[in-house]
Amino acid sequence: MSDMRAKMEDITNKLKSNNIRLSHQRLKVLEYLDHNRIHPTVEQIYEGLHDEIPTLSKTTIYNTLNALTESGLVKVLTIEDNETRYDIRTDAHGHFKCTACGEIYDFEVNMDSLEIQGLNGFRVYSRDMYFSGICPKCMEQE
Amino acid sequence: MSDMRAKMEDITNKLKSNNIRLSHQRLKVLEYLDHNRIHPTVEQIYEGLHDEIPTLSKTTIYNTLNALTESGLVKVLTIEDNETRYDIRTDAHGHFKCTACGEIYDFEVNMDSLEIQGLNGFRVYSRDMYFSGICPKCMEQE
DNA sequence: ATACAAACTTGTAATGATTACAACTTAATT
DNA sequence: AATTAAGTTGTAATCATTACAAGTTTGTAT
Repeated sequence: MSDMRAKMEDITNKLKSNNIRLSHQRLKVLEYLDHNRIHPTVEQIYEGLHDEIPTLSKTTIYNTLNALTESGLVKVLTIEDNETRYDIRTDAHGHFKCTACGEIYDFEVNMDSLEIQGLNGFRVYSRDMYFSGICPKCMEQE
Repeated sequence: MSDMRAKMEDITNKLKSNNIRLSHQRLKVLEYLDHNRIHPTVEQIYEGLHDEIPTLSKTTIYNTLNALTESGLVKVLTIEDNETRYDIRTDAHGHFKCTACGEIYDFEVNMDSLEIQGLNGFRVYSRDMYFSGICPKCMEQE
């Protein structure tokens, strides 16, 4: 179990500094992201919360995710076009997508170990790594 | 100037093995990608070729790019949602997008230098790296 | 507590990229 | 030259996302 008190404090602080209110709907979206670490799409979030909040609108989910992204509380994953995904993990890590089952796995990366050339004089703010292939589970089933 | 003869031979071979014909339109799309190394969108390709081939349809460009992607002759870049881009460079390299001017730069990467954890037992087929920040040109103008 | 203003939610409509489809055209093969 | 598979094109359909406007909630100042 994670330390919810510290987490909530962090959340409210980040939101306050961006003049964003933590409404009931937004709290539920954050809760969904925290409990379902599957890098969900808007559709998945919508389906997941629909039973609990039948009036919840997709527009609100989009609005919420955009607000949370601007506040730095969630990260956008653009692994493939046509399926924007959202990640509540905001520290540096990589993503692997299995082309067989579609699942997205996290992996740990030492970004500083990477040997690169051609970015002298560039100011780098974000570094994203997307791998793809076959996950162990799907390799077994072949 | 690149060795066009060898390149064309490589192209026709790859297409033949996939039962894909190298039509006039497809040749022009390839030529555009070769001469305009800007990781263009479909819209940019369409605009760029419209004067020369007024009858060219966007559907053909989509069809062509999908066929070339399946044959491995071009790579799809999904840096941000809502702007699929195409790259004629198919060797391993990274992409940097300047958030100020929007330009996408290539950079060289030694993929094997990367220290990662959590992918034991995974079969990795592709490794994409997307960086973003400010390019030197835009830093000057501040 | 009350009132006000700013922020939020929601449903519907608009947008924009991509794909589906069907009729017609082109190209490779016998 | 005939046949057949593949390609092209314009239009319509699809789907994710955003725009918008009306009503609702929340925080703050009085």
